Amino acid sequence: MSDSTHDTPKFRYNAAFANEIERKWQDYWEAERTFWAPNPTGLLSDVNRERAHLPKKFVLDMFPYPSGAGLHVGHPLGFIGTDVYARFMRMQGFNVLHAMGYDAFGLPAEQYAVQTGQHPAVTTEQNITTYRAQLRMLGLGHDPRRGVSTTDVGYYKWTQWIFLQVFNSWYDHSNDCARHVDELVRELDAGLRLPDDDGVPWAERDALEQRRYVDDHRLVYVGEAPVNWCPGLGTVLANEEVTADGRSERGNFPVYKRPLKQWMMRITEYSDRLIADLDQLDWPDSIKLMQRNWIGKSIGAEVDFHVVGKKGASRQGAAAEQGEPTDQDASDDTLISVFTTRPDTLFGATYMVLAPEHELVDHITPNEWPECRPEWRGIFGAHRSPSEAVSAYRDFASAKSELERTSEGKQKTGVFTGAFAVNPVNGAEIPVFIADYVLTGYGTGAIMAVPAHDARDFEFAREFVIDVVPVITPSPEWLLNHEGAIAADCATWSESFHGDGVAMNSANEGVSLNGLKVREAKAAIIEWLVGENRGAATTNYKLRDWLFSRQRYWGEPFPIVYDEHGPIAVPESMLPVTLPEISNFEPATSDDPDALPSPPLGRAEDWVEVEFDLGDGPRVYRREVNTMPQWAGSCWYYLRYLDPTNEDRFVDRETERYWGENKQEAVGAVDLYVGGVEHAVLHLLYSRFWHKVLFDLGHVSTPEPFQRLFNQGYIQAYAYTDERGMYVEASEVVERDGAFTHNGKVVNREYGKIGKSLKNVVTPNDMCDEYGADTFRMYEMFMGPLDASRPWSTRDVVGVNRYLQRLWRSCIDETSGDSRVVDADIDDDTRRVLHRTIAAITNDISVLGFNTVVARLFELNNHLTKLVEASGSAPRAVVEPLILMTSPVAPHIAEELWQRLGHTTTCAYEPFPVHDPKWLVADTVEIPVQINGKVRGKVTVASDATQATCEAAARADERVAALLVGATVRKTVVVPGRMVNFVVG
RNA sequence: GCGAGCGUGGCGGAAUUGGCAGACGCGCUGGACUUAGGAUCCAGUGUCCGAAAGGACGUGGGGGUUCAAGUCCCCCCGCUCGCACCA
Repeated sequence: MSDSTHDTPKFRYNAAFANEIERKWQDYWEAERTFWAPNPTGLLSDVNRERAHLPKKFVLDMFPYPSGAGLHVGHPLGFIGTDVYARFMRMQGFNVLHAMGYDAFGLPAEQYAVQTGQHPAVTTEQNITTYRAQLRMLGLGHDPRRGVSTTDVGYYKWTQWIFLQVFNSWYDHSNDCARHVDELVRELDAGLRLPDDDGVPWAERDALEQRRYVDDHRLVYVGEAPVNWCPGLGTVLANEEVTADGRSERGNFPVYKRPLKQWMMRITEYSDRLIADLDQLDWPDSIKLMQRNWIGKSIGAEVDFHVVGKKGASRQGAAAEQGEPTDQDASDDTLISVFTTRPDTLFGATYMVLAPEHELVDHITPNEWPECRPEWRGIFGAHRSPSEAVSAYRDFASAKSELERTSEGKQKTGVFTGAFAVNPVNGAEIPVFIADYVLTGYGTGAIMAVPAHDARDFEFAREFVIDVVPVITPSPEWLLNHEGAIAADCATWSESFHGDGVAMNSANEGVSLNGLKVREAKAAIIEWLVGENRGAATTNYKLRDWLFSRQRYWGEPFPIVYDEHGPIAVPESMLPVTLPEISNFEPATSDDPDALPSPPLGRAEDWVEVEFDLGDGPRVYRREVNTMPQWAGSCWYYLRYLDPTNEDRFVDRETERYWGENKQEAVGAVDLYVGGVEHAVLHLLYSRFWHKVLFDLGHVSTPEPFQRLFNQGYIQAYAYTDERGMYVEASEVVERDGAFTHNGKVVNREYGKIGKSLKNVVTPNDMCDEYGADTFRMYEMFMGPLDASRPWSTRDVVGVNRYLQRLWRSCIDETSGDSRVVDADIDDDTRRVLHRTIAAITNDISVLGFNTVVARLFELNNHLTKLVEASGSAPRAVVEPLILMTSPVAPHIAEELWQRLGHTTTCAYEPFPVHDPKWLVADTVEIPVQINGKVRGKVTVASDATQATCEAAARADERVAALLVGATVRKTVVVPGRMVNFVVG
């Protein structure tokens, strides 16, 4: 930008002037507390009290992590979108809560602290200050009192309090909700409830046994399960934080499954409700689908297979030599339980597979090979015994990384255990294999394999030469498409058949599925299995309990201490449990997968050992040294926004009810939640879970946190590489005749994330310096639909800047600074344009269609410009609504113009213009006249003209009439007010 | 592999949900004002044929339904995202 100083009018809207008025209005809003949203009660109710009686809108952005790099132009896209929406809703008469806090615990601050020795609290504070300054510059209408940070002691005290709520709860299946454990104990004591662990009667248990029972039922518990151990980060991670190829989402370090004692949250208790309640949310279908897939509910059956008694006369001798127990008889009773979603194909099960780590593998493996096909002994040549083959295979499988395991062309591997099991429906003795295509963690870790109707089983069966028996008749089309395939003979099949079909080969003395469709066959076989006590209908979920502990310093400490028997909650009155000061924040990281986690808090010995009186006199306890994951603080921040200063409760009940209150069909507290898709299954699932626990316990009044979710797209930018492939500074690249050059040399254009590494960073500060915040805001809104990703293009920004300049010039004399607005009449045409614009904008803002909002503003302004050119002045009846409609997008210039037009208060609460429907319809409309669907003329008719009138007018058109001469009109289609079409033949 | 979504001028993108494709903006071309223009203002700008009037073509490709298709249906191609042996 280069308005040379000597001839630029003093009151031209240029960058310097924009910056001046922007600062002025930001100061005004702060001083006047313009965006302080009143609560119904409490400390935040005194200012703007009159608005507390209005209906509410709760508008929310996803909590940013304040990184040291500050904001680039991609970050504030959603923030500006919510600000436009929030400002619009204020003008529509709502009490709008819009605030911005910080998700400030987490790895980057800690890693920076490790490198520099500076306390993470210090860098976090600096980063937040930077963020606040950058956001203030954008003119976002946040209520500053509510800008909490998860690292504030006054905040994480309540994170710990919520943890205790979860800790002190159990899931009551008979009422399908969480309840306080005291109620569980009371019911057990009173005999109203029996222990569900088939143990001794409750009354006969001692205090320690009772405590263990309760601990086992809490919604938070210490579990020892295979967890994702990431030695590179020195911490364990939740499933959601591990990528498909077995690496950490942060840092991309390898992750190993290791059995470790860790805190777990029973999110799985909520699986069904988390799925069911999605139906009532106004979320993108793609996100709902991702959540459903992640929870992964499958309905099927569990079926028990008896293992055939081990064979081989020399077996006992061999076992005795190795000092193993000889349990031949016991093996007769061994049951392998499998989960299947296709119990209707049970007659086609020709082998079984256990996961290599399955606990029964050693138990069922005999010492000598039975008679079997040589291929079954696996991929390592002939082993002398099954147990040799099994252990060799286990070594092979566990040496493979997650990536290798899934990417090796899906070549199936495995070995025969030497054991056989009996198919309960037909008595067939089928071989039992181990193979790594069966996962330990899902279902029972064992499957019945039906190669005819499952792709994986089919591949395995072909590999190992196992029988393939069809039990569903393929459709004729399928057989046709699989040349040579015959329904009854799978030997000719090239792949398994998964389609719908009727059952075949599926009958025994007690049940016949033959001729039944899949659904009916499932029901019939389950009924039979239940009757025979060989199985039952069950449901399985992919979702696992949430691994909740991390071996980090910069997180919330657990409000937990240990005595010699286990964990005990720190009483509420002793919250918060504050982080101790330590000097070395580093967890022990390592390349060694067998290294053990070692949390940094363990080194704060003075802190770890603590003396309390928990009712039985002062005793020494040891504190929990793990910290909570970053997700903990972000699970509930929207609730703290409601009542950030409350020291007695995490949120006041009445305040929560006011801001959470919703129309009958709505179930979520937040009216609009805008953020990126990357949180589809992490934050959004955890947050829904906590909210539901709080709902069950009566602490919040809605079953869901977020009613309407909107995913904003990402802004990326072009990047350029030179002939060496090195990135060059993108801002220095110029385009000439379709080629891109940097210092005269041609460079190659790429497209990617904005960041230092691609040298393509553009910051909001750059844009504000060059054009002003209003231009920047408006450009971000104009560049495309909010949910679409698109490339940043600084070159295009000038377009919206011109709009603001023209608007300014229409209203203000550039040399004198005086208003050019007059109270003149406006013509009907102008009035129509105005009201059409009002109607379109009102609709588009509510559906977050901000790009078309800006386009409509441009149109009205273009019309206004013509009026001003013609008359030398701007009619107030157009200018004022235009300013008001501009104000949500470009609030500073709107305030300035509003003031210069003679108003004395902010326009933030002026009623948004309302359209008059009568001006939406013109007296006349021009409609196209088509002949055979091609436009051949246009006629103007009264907008309420009848079919007959339209047709008559069309026929009267000279050109149309000429074309119709001599033609036979076979049909005439008239859509009144829209078009006329003559079909001639 | 499975699932979801998307393909519209040189570019970003609009199109009452079946009714004039390309709103609005960038860029480009021409002009005005200027010592100057990378400022501002005005006009033009889908492609092809044509001096023009006008015509033909046109929403990834092919087919279909319809008086009428960017929009609905079928097949194919390309891109993006999610899941990834989940039984």
